Amino acid sequence: MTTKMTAPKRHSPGRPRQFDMDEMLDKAIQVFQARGYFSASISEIRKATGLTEGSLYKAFADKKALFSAAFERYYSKRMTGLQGILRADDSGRENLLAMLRHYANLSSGEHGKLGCLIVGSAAMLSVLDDDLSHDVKAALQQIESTLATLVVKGQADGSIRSDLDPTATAKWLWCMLLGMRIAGKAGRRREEFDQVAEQVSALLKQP
Amino acid sequence: MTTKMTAPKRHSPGRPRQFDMDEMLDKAIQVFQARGYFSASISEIRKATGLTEGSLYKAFADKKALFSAAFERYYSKRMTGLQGILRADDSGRENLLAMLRHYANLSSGEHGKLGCLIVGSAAMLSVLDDDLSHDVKAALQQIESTLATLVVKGQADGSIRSDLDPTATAKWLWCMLLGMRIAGKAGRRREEFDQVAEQVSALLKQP
DNA sequence: CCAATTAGGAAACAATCGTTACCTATTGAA
DNA sequence: TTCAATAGGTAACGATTGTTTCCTAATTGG
Repeated sequence: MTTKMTAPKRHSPGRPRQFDMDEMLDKAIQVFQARGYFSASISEIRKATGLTEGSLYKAFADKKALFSAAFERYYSKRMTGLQGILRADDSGRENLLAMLRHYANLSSGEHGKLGCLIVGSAAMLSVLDDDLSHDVKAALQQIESTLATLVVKGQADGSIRSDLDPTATAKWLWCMLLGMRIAGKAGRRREEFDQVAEQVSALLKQP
Repeated sequence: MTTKMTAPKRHSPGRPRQFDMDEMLDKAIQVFQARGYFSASISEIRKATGLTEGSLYKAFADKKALFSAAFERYYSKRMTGLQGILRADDSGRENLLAMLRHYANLSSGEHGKLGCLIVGSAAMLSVLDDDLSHDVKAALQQIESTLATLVVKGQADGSIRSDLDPTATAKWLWCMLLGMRIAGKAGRRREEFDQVAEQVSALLKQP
């Protein structure tokens, strides 16, 4: 293991960056969420972040690299948020219900209208280049895998019906979550999605 | 009732249109499906349809009017296709299964990669103007209403579990269908979605 | 102090955007 | 045949696109 000195906060040579990268990426994420990769313009990102084109292109090689960084941060934040609500000592069905409620929260109200960067990017998969396409597909796959893990866990601990094929079950739950994020763009109330979460959870319950 | 003479095929004054409007709209639909309203350019539509800007702007006031016509045709075709598979003498659950299979077909393979114009437009709802936004929301609502009708029918004829709240059931089915169209953009196999259709139908069955 | 290095910002780049002006071509009516 | 009306096509419009150039500002290492 190498010695890592993070305390004194050494600078690289040259003028230090004068903006916070994460704050700036969060602003860029909002633009990409609303308009998608292609129709989000650098000009809009400049207005949203307060940075000029010069600074943006010093920090990123091109628009694709900027989007890639924004996407990675969005994905990372979402995955962290998800792991935060999945308590290991809860049953599989309780975990699943928590995840459904989490998506109900994300999809409703003003936050829901903003939309999901992953789902929005998935809608453009047929015209994204191979690199971005790969990242988007990987993110989608991760969500499906998470659901599959929870279904298997629930069947193992007896909280989820054992007669269901776990792969197919995870697949339709996955589609439903993706669809909730689309439905949320139309501006739905929280209660509508909460009812969805409760009923779906009840359907999976071991009778 | 006014006398309507459609047989002799009267022309309006002036040079008649030299392209088939429906064929041209179908080409435009494909461009809008792949790229969405904003990033689909008139230049791409020109290449796809073979028409020049002059002809396009003779037929439509602007890009918005062109998209509006394309969207209306897409929506109309989808609704017609849907009504064609919903046989009135089948049970509610059989109707629902047919609808799920229909979406499985639409979402899989190369057709699935093209994507759904309604779902793709829904992903841009936060930046569409009020007119287009209204049309997209109406189309989404119609799908949800169709599902709600089938659930109520199924509960009335005893083919669907009577203990389920029909509104909530229709809602999660709706989300799942929207999500299938997103998932389909990643290029999924037909069998994956067919399993989804079968299992969801089985879950709703009156025990 | 002086290089070396990197960030910030303004202005300009060619390319493309949606749209229009203007011309020719084709029809119905007189 | 001639007029009015509409479609098709070309070329251009100003605006905006993503990107680059060039200059200044701020920092580290000597």
